[in-house]
Amino acid sequence: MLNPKKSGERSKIEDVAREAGVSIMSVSRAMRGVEGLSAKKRAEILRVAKHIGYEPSSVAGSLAAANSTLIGISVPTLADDVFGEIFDGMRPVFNNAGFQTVFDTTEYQQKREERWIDRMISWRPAGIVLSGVDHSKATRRKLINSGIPTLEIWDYSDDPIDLCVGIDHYQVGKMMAEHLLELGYCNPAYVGVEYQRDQRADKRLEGFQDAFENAGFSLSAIVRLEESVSFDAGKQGVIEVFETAKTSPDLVYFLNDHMAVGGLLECERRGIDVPTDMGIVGFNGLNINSVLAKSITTSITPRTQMGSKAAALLVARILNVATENCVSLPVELYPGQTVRN
Amino acid sequence: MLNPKKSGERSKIEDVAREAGVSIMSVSRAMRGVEGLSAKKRAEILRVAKHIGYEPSSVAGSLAAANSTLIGISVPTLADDVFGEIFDGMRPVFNNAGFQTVFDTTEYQQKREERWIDRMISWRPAGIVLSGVDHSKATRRKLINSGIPTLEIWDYSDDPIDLCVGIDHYQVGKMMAEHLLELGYCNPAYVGVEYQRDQRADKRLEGFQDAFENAGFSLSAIVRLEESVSFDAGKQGVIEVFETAKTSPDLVYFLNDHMAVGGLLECERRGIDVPTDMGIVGFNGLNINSVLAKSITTSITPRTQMGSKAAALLVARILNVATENCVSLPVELYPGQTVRN
DNA sequence: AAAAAGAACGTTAGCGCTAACGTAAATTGG
DNA sequence: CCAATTTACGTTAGCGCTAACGTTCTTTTT
Repeated sequence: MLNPKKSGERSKIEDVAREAGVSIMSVSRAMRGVEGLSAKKRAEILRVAKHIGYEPSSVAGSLAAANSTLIGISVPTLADDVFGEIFDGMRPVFNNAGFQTVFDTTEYQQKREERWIDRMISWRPAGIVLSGVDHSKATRRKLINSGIPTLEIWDYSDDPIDLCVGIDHYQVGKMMAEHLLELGYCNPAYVGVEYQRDQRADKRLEGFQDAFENAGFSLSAIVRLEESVSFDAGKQGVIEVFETAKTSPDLVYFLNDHMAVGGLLECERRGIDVPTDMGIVGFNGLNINSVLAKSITTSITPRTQMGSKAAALLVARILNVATENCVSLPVELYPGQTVRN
Repeated sequence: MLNPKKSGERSKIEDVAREAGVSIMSVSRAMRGVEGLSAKKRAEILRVAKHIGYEPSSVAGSLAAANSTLIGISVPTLADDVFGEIFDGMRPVFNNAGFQTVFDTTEYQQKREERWIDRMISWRPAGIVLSGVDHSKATRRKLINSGIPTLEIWDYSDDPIDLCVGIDHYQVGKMMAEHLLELGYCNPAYVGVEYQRDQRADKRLEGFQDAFENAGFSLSAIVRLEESVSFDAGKQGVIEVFETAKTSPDLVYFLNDHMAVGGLLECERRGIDVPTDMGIVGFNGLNINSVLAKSITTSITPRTQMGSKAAALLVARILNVATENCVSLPVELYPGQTVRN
């Protein structure tokens, strides 16, 4: 490629205009593909632009046009498959609409999320995606004030900041509990993480607990682990359940499938028969279920679908197309083979 | 919060200056925390800025200062844990240095990566992170020409675009093969994905194959699946191995641990004893190994460490601190329990 | 054929900020 | 105590682009 500028200097719209013998406005129109230009001139300009290696500056463009193609996305973690799959659902929708994604993880820390939102707002993005619906008053106000379309995902609320696509975690926990009650379980334990670390998990536990209490039962143990939410945490959870449970539980409800798999394998290692001696229940409906000797009883969350639905809603909102504000997606109860029936 | 502007209008530096009775330059200095301002005035300006809800525009700032705090990151997928963990390693380093990450997945498609790079360059980011070291001539030239510090990660090359932190996948495959040869294996099969879809996997297979061929053996089957790289793909792979292998293999080398787990469980389901009748070998050293009854024989990749090391290198490069250009990280061979010994 | 309408361009004035260079006030030193 | 610095600001001129409005030239209408 011919590099007409000294190395380091990037060519700009003016260089293309001079080279092509047109005004910079014509180059601008050609590069953006907007109307007001003859096909012949447009082709010639694009040829020249390519020839001298011109790439328009999105920074200057955004400033001048007071818009941007950035979408900010904040998720707690990429350590489980959940947000990766939601992202996979969103990506093609945003891409086809010409948006780019600015991304960060908050590690379940509200302070981090708030700092991220401040920095994000300073880029005047076209939209913002947050995980969960539990945000501080200050955060809500800041986002509403900014005028930036905002989408809350994964959890569900009737009163979102702006848009919301998610599932009702309380109901998920409650439905699972009711299913288990019908099967005759009456002494469940729970294994999760610290309170308020994963607020969706807290809501599932709440629904789960309410259903059992309505039936006159209470949890024999609630184990809250400190760090991980992965396979070995499930193993650790089972160990702690046996140490702390007041009475021997007939079932363990895990925060997610990863932990449930760890718990299941630990039970088997200990010679505890699942589901005869102990039921195992997870959450998410991960891919691993299709290869396990005994598939985990779980709630299958529509992660990819949630991502694409959510992205479509946000894009519509950005383009000022009227849509619904809140979408609660159905969750499928998967009976599995780790509870008796 | 008092909103002095009509809703929708965002306050700007000028508003703060007027309100605080100072020049816009003083506000600029106060907001950025640079020198040339008395402590008293600085505090007063920040108070006023907060009071009227002013947030500086990064877009305008970037344009004026000809710099940016964006780091573009491109990964093939978030569907396995690998890139999530690498990202977890990079995040705190970039964050502490004041950078934000613009993120996208390429789904292993070069076209997508090239389009992403074009769009990314138009934001004049402070740095760019790519996965793998196999990029087209045009891409390399474009990035070199842009002058943007570029980091290639996960794979290793002596001749990177700019910086490179990764592992030598050919050596990983070769070392594993040599380990297995020592243990007496002589008729391995391989299960992976289509050629050139995952170029790192191709290199591992190449090293693996070379080692076995050097010892006078050849692979009894190479199964290339079409889509997934997850648990059920491993199961599917084992099924195809038994259908297509010329001679019954004594071992299956999988593209990664996910597939190896799927393969292991499928073997057990079929009553094939691992490792007596069949060896199972994976790649990555995932968390699941700590809960499996038989831990998978694998190569443990330093994913988090790779992320932090890589990010540190890129930040140093952006700040014009001299560093090494290429880092090849060691990979630990994990003996596991799914090969005989 | 003249007037009206439209298409194809060009010109002007910023978008909201910061680098660079001013100028005035405060500090220093001999 | 006054010149020589240093510190604390303010002023000016853009960064690279686009919205909005001109101007010219072509097409359509009556």
